[in-house]
Amino acid sequence: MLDIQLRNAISEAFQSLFDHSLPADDITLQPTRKEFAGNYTFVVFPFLKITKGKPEDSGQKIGEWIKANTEWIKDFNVVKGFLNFELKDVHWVNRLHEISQDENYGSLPANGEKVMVEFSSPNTNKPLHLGHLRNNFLGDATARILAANGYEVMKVNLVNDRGIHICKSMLAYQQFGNNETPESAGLKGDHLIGKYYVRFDQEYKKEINELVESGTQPEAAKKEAPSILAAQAMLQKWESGDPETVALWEKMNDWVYAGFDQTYDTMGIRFDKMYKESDTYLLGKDIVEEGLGKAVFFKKENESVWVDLTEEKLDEKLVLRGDGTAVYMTQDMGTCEMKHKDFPFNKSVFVVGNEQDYHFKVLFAIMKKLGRSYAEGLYHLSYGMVDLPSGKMKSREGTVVDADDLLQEMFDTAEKHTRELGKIEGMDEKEAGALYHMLGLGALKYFLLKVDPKKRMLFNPKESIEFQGHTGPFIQYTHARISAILRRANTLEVSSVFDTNNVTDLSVREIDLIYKMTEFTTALKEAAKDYSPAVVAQYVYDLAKEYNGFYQEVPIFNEENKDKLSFRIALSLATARLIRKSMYLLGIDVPERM
RNA sequence: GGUCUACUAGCUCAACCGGAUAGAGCAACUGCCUUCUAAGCAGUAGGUUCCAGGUUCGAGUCCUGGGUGGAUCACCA
Repeated sequence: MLDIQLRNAISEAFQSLFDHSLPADDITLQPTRKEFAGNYTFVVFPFLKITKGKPEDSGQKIGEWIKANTEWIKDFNVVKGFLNFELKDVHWVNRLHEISQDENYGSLPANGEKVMVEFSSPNTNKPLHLGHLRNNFLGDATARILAANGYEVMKVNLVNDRGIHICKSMLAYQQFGNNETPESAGLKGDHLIGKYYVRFDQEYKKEINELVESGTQPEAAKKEAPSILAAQAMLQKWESGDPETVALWEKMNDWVYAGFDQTYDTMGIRFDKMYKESDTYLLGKDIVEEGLGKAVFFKKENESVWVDLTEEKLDEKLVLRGDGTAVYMTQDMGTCEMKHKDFPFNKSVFVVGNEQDYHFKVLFAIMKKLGRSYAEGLYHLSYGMVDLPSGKMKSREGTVVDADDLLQEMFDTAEKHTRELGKIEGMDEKEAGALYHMLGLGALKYFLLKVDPKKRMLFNPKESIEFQGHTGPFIQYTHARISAILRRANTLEVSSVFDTNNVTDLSVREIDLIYKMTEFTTALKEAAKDYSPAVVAQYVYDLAKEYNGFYQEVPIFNEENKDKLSFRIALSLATARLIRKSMYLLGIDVPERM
């Protein structure tokens, strides 16, 4: 890497000029701002105590030393305390040569560490919605980014398939279902179940209203309504293994899973392992015992078990009910332990919305107190909610954006745009269909991934469907464009191998483009460190934009530039490859033509 | 009320753990399709980075106080 060479040179300059040992690792370089000449900038302000001089003089001295003692500085300049280095063309040419010749450029070697990424985690009582999409795309992209950083990655999905909410849809189906099936209803399984979940809520509300009208207090009515009592009874039956209840539960679950599978398939998302809460909800009780033994937990009068986290400013938290049944925290402690047994990870990432920040703080603090070796590696990838222009999504008010509907809308819009632009001539129906899918999904994924995961974001349907500007399709388009050039180069038998000695006089555009390419690895590492696909999204957009500028500058197949032809083809080839790699990290496919 | 979190152009978002004149996209306006794909390119306009103090060579970024929005504080999951 060039910047490492430069950092080493600065380190040597400090040794030689100021007799001071400054490790290259402590030196940071930044891209030179466009208004100034240069590629890399070294800020000298922090080192004035060492140089014992004015910022300008110190910069000048360092610059002169490096120019004199290395071969690859074309020039340097000092503005205030900013030392800007301009590198000779030949070094950019060499960089491109490396990048374009190395198929695996930017890949990082295996680091021997294992990381588990848990995401999606749907409820089996309703279809996936917009919030799940952000979760799924984020989890999938994060897993890809970690894998590209050398981790062995395991993607898991913990399905919430039991509990009172599941019984609600079961009950409504029993009462009003008339043996309806997904086939007979013409609905995906998850949507069919969702329908009955809504149905339950309608009945329940009706009953509450009737009770209130007949003089019951609203709070009491909520607890006394026949529907909710029936649902609670059903949950007990389920927990005691009543065959009829379990059979219904299994039948309805099969429908839901079939529906989910279809949606995951459409999104291009797969898991290495599925965990079901019905298998894990009893776990964690031995950990409670262990915690009591270690005096990490304590009992209150009514036998309920608590953990005191006031030192961590997290207050006291219940870990087991007085009647000995498990709560969410009990379960999660158990699941944590089981996951680690299944796959002895160094890191475990939980992709869960930020409304559960407190829960995970507590969970991680407990695991630390219990002395779990893996506790340090637990990470809550806490993402912000997705808001709609109309406000928050509320299932009761019908303002939920359904995942399947949204995906279909994206595909339809992609088709409409593509047809309007007349881009499908020469494509058969299958190819065109695949393209609509690629573009629609790419637009949606990019839209949701380009925002910092931690931040709450606004989902404006109109903008998400946009195919121009800072969007997935813009990047896909750039790739298709480059592909066209590479096809032409192929027919003209122009090689992408060039003589590094014969290429000179690079344009600013060309240097900027190569510079951008060298930042791929940096972006990849940073994305893994921050668990933020948004870093990659921003990177690939910048790269594509830079290429488009270069593309516009001068025709690549131009007689006057014949000596540069191979160089330019190599530039295109390398850009296309890096776009493909980056988009792969986001889980977005990229077309050869569009 | 306690805790956490956000606030940047009309709108949606950036700003590489403190660096130069805060950047993109959308929307608005001006140019560019007879040359490799115009889903593109070039340009104009748009800012008291919520407010007030502080820290220092230097603050959107760090500290203190305040304002506004959101989340969370269940023997729910």
